[in-house]
Parts: sequence; structure tokens; C-alpha cells
Amino acid sequence: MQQQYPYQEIEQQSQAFWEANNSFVAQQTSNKPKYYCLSMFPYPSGKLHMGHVRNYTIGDVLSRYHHMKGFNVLQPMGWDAFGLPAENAAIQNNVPPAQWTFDNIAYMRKQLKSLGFAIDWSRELATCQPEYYKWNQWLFLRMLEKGIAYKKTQVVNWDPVDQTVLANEQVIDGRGWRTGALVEKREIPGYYFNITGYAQQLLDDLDKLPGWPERVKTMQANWIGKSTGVRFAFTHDIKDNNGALIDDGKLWVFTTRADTIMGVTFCAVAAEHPLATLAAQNNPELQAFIDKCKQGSVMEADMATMEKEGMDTGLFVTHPLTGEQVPVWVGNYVLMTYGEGAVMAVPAHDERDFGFAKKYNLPIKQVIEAGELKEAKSGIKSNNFSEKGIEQLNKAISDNQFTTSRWQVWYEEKNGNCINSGKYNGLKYEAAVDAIAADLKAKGLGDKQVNWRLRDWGVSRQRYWGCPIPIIHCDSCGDVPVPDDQLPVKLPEDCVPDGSGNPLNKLESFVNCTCPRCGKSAKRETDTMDTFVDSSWYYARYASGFSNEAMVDAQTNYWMPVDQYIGGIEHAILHLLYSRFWSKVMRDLGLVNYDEPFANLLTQGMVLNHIFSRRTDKGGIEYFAPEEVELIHDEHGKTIGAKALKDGLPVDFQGMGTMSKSKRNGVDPQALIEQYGADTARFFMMFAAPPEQTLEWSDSGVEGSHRFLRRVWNLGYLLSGIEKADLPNKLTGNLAASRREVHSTLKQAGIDLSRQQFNTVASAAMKMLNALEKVQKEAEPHWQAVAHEGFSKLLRLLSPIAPHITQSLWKTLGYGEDILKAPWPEALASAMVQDEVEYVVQVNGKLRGSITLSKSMEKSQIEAIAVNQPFVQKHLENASVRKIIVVPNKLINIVVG
RNA sequence: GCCGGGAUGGCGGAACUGGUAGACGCACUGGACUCAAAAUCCAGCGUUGGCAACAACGUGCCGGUUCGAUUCCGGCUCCCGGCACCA
Repeated sequence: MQQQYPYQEIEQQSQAFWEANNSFVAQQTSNKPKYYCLSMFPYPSGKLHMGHVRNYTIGDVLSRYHHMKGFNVLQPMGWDAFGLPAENAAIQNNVPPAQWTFDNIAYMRKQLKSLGFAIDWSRELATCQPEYYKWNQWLFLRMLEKGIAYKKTQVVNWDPVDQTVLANEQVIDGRGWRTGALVEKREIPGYYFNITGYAQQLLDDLDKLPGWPERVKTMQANWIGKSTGVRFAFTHDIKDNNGALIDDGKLWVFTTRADTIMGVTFCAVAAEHPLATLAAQNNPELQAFIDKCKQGSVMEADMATMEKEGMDTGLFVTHPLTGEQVPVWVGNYVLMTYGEGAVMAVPAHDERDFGFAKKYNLPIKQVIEAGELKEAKSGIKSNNFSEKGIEQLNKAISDNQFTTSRWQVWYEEKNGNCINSGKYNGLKYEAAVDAIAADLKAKGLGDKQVNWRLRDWGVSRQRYWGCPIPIIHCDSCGDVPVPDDQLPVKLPEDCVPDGSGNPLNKLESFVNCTCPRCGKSAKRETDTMDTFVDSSWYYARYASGFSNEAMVDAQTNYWMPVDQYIGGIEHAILHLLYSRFWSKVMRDLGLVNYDEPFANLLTQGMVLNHIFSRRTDKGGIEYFAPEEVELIHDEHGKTIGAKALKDGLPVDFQGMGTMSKSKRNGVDPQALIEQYGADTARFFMMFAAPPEQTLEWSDSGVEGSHRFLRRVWNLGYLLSGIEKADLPNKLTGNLAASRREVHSTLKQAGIDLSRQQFNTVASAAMKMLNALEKVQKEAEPHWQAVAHEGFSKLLRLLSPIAPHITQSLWKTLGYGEDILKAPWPEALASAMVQDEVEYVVQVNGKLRGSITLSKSMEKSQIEAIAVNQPFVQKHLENASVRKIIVVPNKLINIVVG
């Protein structure tokens, strides 16, 4: 008999129960181990999307699981509430960003609650609250005192659409990360954080993060981009128009291959280099080339394939060791923004230099013995030895084992003796670099140096809806920090931006102030901070009491570091790197005692859905929502086409992509909750794919999940009328088998849950239900006891994923009041013992049959029985048994020949 | 080019340290119930041949180790993500 599954009622009741019992309010206690589970907080854009649902369900499953495992769990939630969309919405709707933001927060909070997340709402925060951003300002001032924050005027990335500065990290392929507009270069004064001062630590401490995905660590290491080498100068007496020596007569370069310094045959400088600028003054041809280079750099897409081009400046510099005159060229492959904007060129041992020298007929001088080996293997990038590379190389050498021919070549070159190098002849890589660096140092013309790809973090934004930078500009005193007792500098919340620049500039009540130092009238800084500042420490604030007297308190060190952080891979570099940096700054200021904020990181995959489209007559693309399309199957169930419902004409059905409005393939979580309930939404999300992989949306998959929960409800309803009896001492037959199935499935599910493979946990729950339904239907003696035992385990296993239905049934069936407080279900070994075991029998590794044998049987006996099976004898007609392999309780392989 | 990850039925995906490949679900096919449909329940479902029992083949490709390989080793191909003229 079918019961309906009243999910709405169930979910409301369960949520009311949690609310009334403050079930998720975390206390700082010492008798349990702590577990801080954090999902990246959302930007309050209006309403939740499926990515949020997936992210927060993963976090919730982990939180509830650890609750039941006896951990003291903290799972907070908040709002990354500053940012541009609020301003854009304000311009469109004539509403102050604050109001828009708070309205969105209210709606989204309601949505999160309707999904039943075990969140400690007492710790909710929004980064746009003065009580929060006060501490951005406070820490900013401390960083200013320490020199970690500083002001400089620099060429910056300017987003012409958002009218603001972008950090390097926010420029993707020459375009703004949010607007997609082509980024311009502008000179603007602003504040910077000296993140490069922490580069070494940020790199080294990646090794302290075994719980992070390898790819995220690699991405960060690449981004930090350490390279070790020698910085040295060629000397010259080239003067500018005023007769002053350019750069004090030194052309500085950086190289990782100082061992090849004796092979320098020319130098190449960037188009923006002062020497290039000077040489171009009387050389229109060179000027034209330089202009072309500068222009070209905008077209990022062509960079990779761009031909190496250059032009002679006619200038010469002096080699610091040989004293030779070396020609200076302008090269389009030299970057002004990396190193010194100039390079030494050794065509014999660097691929790019080689190509350049060949093209312009410049001399090539071999100075390393094994040079010809390189030429034999073209395409070998010999110009950089990354640290990781050298490490691997050394390992390969010591193991005397080369995994690829490439390592062989690197090894040969690195171990080649210097030749044609005067006093350095016979030295190998490291010795040569040491000797050369020492000689350069003695001459005052160079030394070993480490170069970083990472730049300092520019945090000034010419925007309204952000945290004000606490600085006052005084004509007499200059830039004066706002005193601590005047913090926070509150952002006026009633401004409505009109789209032309920063409205704070026009707000006299904000701008006009008095200088805290001399008391004269002064102007307040109107730039606000990059919103990545806000998100760089919110996790520490959650963990702390919300004191107005301190940024964080002692509680922080109890909860931190975050035990499990969950969020999208798109934050692999920006947010995670900034947060790590910020933590180290807070540590150095004595505020916290941890080095790294996030012990374990889970990067969840994106949520994809089908894209149905059709080319229109006009050459455009028309998109169809999934409900506007009907799929066409063949008799095997294979999808062979799709047609639009409105006209019956075919549409393309093979596309798959992230949910978006423009592609018309979005699914609204709210509609899903209303139609199927939160438990179904959560269950499907966990079941459809492992958490790190992309998840392909499927309406029929959602229905399948709903069907499963309805069956759970039905069995629960049925069992609610059946008395709970004790299990007999010994079960037999089908009942014993079903119980074994329940327990062994549970055992595997426990393992899967601990390694965060939630999809197989969900399928384990399904398997357990299948077994229990069988128990119920067969109704052998004692089935009631087996069903109740199994069902109570099923409910607890399922409860982190589908908390409402399980809480409701837990109570209805009289198992307990609060399933969250129930002990985690463990599989019983006694339920899994077997007297008889099914052995698979193979002949020469091929499956030929199976036999059921007593578990206590001797090996020799097993072998004899197996060989006598007819399906084995068949294969012995023209052959004899050579060997028999018995894997206990599993498999017998008879080798014949 | 470098770094990281991946490739398993019609689809999403299982298979812990080498041991029954395809768990679980979806789709599809047939049946039961129904006046009928939906829902539900039962059965089937890798490919090829065969009425069937069964046999052969099968985890991107080529080769190796092993009694036995989706799993380990060597060499490729393709796909996804990140970085990229980094000196």
C-alpha cells in the first residue's frame, strides 16, 4: 500500500525542531575534538543557484556526519556583501546598494534555512557591517605601521567598464575578470600589500597542506613563481639628453643560467626599457618597432605564437667578466614587468636566444660541453631549471633511473663541463654558478638573487560599495592614518551611485573632515578596499566571539584552523592565496597562533546541464529550456535526437555547460525544493557525482532520488506499526543474507564517507533499502527485528544527506528524539560472518563458474573440489593442471597447460 | 611548451591494498494491475554469434610484468583545467 510522502510537512517540522532546540549552536567545549567545517560564503546576488546548493550540501553532510561521530562542530554562514553588482543594481533600480544587499541576504538566508543546513546562525556576519569592516581598517593601519601596507603610484590595470583598478590576479587574458572588458594601463596612486615579502613562506608552507588538492597547490606555486639565479650588470657609459648616465651606467639582467655567462653574444631589452627609448630618439625605424611591440602586447592571444623579432639599438655594453663589447638589441620577447626588463643572450644554450641569433645572424658561442646533445633533441627547453625539476632530476640521478629521455638531456647538459670559459673551464653547473656569482659580487656588479612572478597586492578601488580606506589627506601633514579610536570609518549607506565614478567623491559630508594631527580641515580618502580583503579573514571572525574590542579573541585559536574548507576551484589562486597571506600577517602581529587557515580543502565541481540550441535563419543561435524539448530514443534507450515541443523540429542536444540565463539551461533551487523537497535536492546532488567532479543535471535523476526517499518513507510507515522484537541468537537463510548485506554495505559506506565519496554513500543507502524491502516482503520469522535493526542504521547513515525525513522517521519509529545525537551506526562483525562462502573458479584467469564451500575447508580440499567441477574438467581434456591459486574466501584459479 | 587531472555500457557513475568489470541510479524493452493512462510492482538490459545451454570479445591505443591487470611498468593518442616569450 502506497503512502504519500509529505515532504513539505516533514521538512517544516524538522526545521522547527532544530530551531527550537538550537541544535547547531556551537559551544567552545573541551571534552570533544573540534571540527570546523566551512563553506565559502556567498555573495548575496539575489537568490541561491545550484552551485551554492551543492557547495553547502557537501559542507552540511560533513558537519552532520562529524556531529554524530562525536565532534564539536562549528558550521557558520555569512555574506561576502561588498562588491560591484550592488552598485550596478543600484544604478539600474535607483536603490541604495545597502538596501539591495540586505534584501538579498534576507531572501537567501530563508532559502538556506529551507534546505535544512546545520548552520550556527548565531555567528552570521556580513562584510558590509561596520562591526566587521572596522577590523579591516584596523589591521590595515597595523600593516601600514609595519610597512606591510604602503602607498605608491604605479601603472595599474584599469577596468574601463567598472571604472576601477584590478589586481593582476583579476586580469584574465587581458580582460577584467568580472566585466570582460579590455583592460587599460593607467598611472594611479594606491595602497599595496607586500605579499611578495611573504612569497617564500607562501611557497614553503604549501608543503604543510597535505589535505589540499595537488592541482591547487601547483597553481599557487606557479603563481608565486620562484626562480633562483643571478642578477648582474653590464656596464656602459650611455648618457641621456641631460648628460646623465642612464641607470648609473649599468644594464641589469637576471639569469638562472649564470654558468653560461661566458657565452653571451648580445643583450636584449624590452621595448619600454630606457636604453631602447634613448636609442629610438634618432632612429625612426627603431621607434616604429618599439611602438609595434608595445601595441602587440595588448593582443594577448597572439603572444604564444608570436615570432621572435628584434632590432639592433646600435648601443654596446661591456661584459662584466670578459670586458668584451656586447651589442644591445630590442627584443619583443623581453618583458619589462619581469626581472630587470633586460636579458643576457646565450644562443648556444637557450632556445629563444638560439632562434633569435639564427634569424639575425648573431654569433653563437658554445660554453657547455654537452651543447650538441641539446641540438640532437630539438624542442628541449633547456633554459630553465625549475627547483622542482632539479629536485626530480637529482632523485632520478641517485636512483640511476631516468623516466624520460628529456631528463637524460637535462642531466647531460647540467653535468656538462664549462668550456671556452677561461678560468671556469671544467666546472659543472652549481660550481660554475657559485664561482661566477662570487666574482661578480667582488666587482660589485651582481649577486645571487631570487625572482618572483608574484606582484604586490594593490588594494585601492575607486568604488563606493566597499570598506573605506582609513586615511585622511591633509595639506600640511600629508597622508594621515585615522586614529584607532575613530574607527570604523563608516561607509555612508544611503548613497545611490549614478554610474559616473565614485559617489563618495561628491559626498561632502564624507570627504570633508579635520586632520587628526594638526586639526586643520582635510579630505578623507574615498578609495575603498578590494573585496578580497573582506574575504581574507572572515573565517577567523566566525571562530571568534564577535567582540567590538578586538578583531579576534582567544576562541579563534580553539576553532582554527578550519578543518574542512569547501568551495569552487575558481578561487584556487586569488581568495586562497590572499587568505593564507592574511593569516600569516595576523600571526606575525600576534593575533593568532596558526600558520595556515585551511587544513583541508575540497574543491567542488561545477553543476552542468544540457544545452539545447538551434541555428536561426539569421545565423544566430536560439536556445531552448529543457522543458521545451523532447528527447528521441532508439529501442536501446540511446538518445538519438531532440525536438522542440513548439514546432516539432529538431534541435541540437549534445551540448553540456554550466547553468546560465543566456543558455536557458538554469534550474532554480527554489522550484526544485517546492516540487520535490530539500531532501530530494540534497540527495540527488550527492548521488549524481563525486563531489570534486562536474555534476550533470538530470530531471529524471531527481525523480529517481525522490522515488527512493518515498520508498524510505513507505517502509518507515510500515515499520511504525510493527513491534520491535529482539534478534534471535542465530539467523539463517535469506534473512541472514539480507542482514549481512545491510551490514556489509554499511561498512563500506562508512569508509566512503570518511574519504568524502558521497555518491557511493548514497547508493549504499539505496542498497540497504533494497535489502530491507526484501526482508519485509519475504516476512520470514524474525523479519521484524532484522528490519528494525537495519532501518535504524539506514536512517542514521542517510541522515547527513537527507536530514529531514530521517529525523522525522527516527522520532516516529521511537528510535529516539534527535537523530543528530544518535551514535553513528557501525557495522557488526557478527552480522557479517558466513559459514559458507561462494568461490569464483577460474581456469587460466578466465571465469568458468562458482562453487559454495564451507568457510573452514582446507586448501587441499578446496582445490580437489574445484578441479572436479564439470566446468573445469571440460578444460582438462587436452591439458593437465599445472598450478592452483586459492585466494581465501574469494577465488580459485586453476592454471592448466 | 610546462604543470595538474582524466578516458569504463545508451547516460551519470561503481570496483578498498592486482582477484567475479559494469555496484547504485537513470534511460530503454517486456509483463502485472487498470476500461485506459499515470503511479506502483515484477523481469530483462556491455557487444557479437546462438532457440538455448554456451562461446568469443570487451575498461582510449600499442607493448611489458603476472596464475590473474580498469588497477602496476614503458611508449603513445585524445579530452578537461591552470600557467605561459619568466630570462
